[in-house]
Amino acid sequence: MPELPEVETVVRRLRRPLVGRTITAVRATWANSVPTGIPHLQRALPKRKILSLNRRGKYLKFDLSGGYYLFIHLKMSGDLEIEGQSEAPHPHDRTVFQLDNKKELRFRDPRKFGRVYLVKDESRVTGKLGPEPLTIEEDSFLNLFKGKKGRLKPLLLNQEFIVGIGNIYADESCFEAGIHPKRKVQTLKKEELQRLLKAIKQILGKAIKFNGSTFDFVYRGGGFQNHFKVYDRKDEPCKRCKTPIKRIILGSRSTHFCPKCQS
DNA sequence: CTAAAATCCTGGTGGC
DNA sequence: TGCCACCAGGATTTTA
Repeated sequence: MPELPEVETVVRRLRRPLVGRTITAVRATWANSVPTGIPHLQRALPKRKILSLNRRGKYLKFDLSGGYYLFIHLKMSGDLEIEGQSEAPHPHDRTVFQLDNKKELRFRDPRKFGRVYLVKDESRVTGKLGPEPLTIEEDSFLNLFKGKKGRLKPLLLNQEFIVGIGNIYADESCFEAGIHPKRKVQTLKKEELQRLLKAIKQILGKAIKFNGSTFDFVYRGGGFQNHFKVYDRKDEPCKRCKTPIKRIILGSRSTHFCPKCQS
């Protein structure tokens, strides 16, 4: 469930302790977690220095010495922890990066959806991704919708259209903009799209301030879940008008909205 | 072309 | 209390 704000929170937490460190060894226990191959990781990663750590969409991007990039996608249940090499390993540790300071970066992922990629050509991982919602200009955002069809929410979830927005923040953004998630995008007026971009930036920004949302048993984020206005609030009163929040399935995703405030 | 469904996964939940 | 079917969901792949 980690979306843009949660990944951003993880990146900010890890940047200081990781940048400048050198990877000394790699352990990995689940082959599907590493599409570019565990042996490749173990061969190519040792002695590489972490030059920088950033976020691209929902990916963590490690810039390494020697022209390599390490990408990690947390998907549903992934999390990253820095712990001492002597600390007991966790049963859900899938890939562990040993560091040159007696510590290690542990990629913990109960549901095994998360992925680790080691590449020299970063476009192999991020080549098809859409623009970043926090920095996109209004004109570019409006242009994204030219010639697009379908319902609004599935488009917002499409990472080739725009990155970083997942099920929670799509619902919250639609509510904040007062737009029904089922609206056909061709019918959206310029003024509505302007409102939508403002809503997206506001919601994502606020979620980052709260260090993201804490989800179920796995992901330890921040406190934004206490500020949800529609997500996971089926039948509860709308914070704006008291009308019960509705839950439908849209694009095979649970979708929450206020039938009165959103049209 | 679009859209929906299946796929990968496991801990939590609700029903009995 | 115990068992079990079912659900959640990001992104990709398959089917309609």
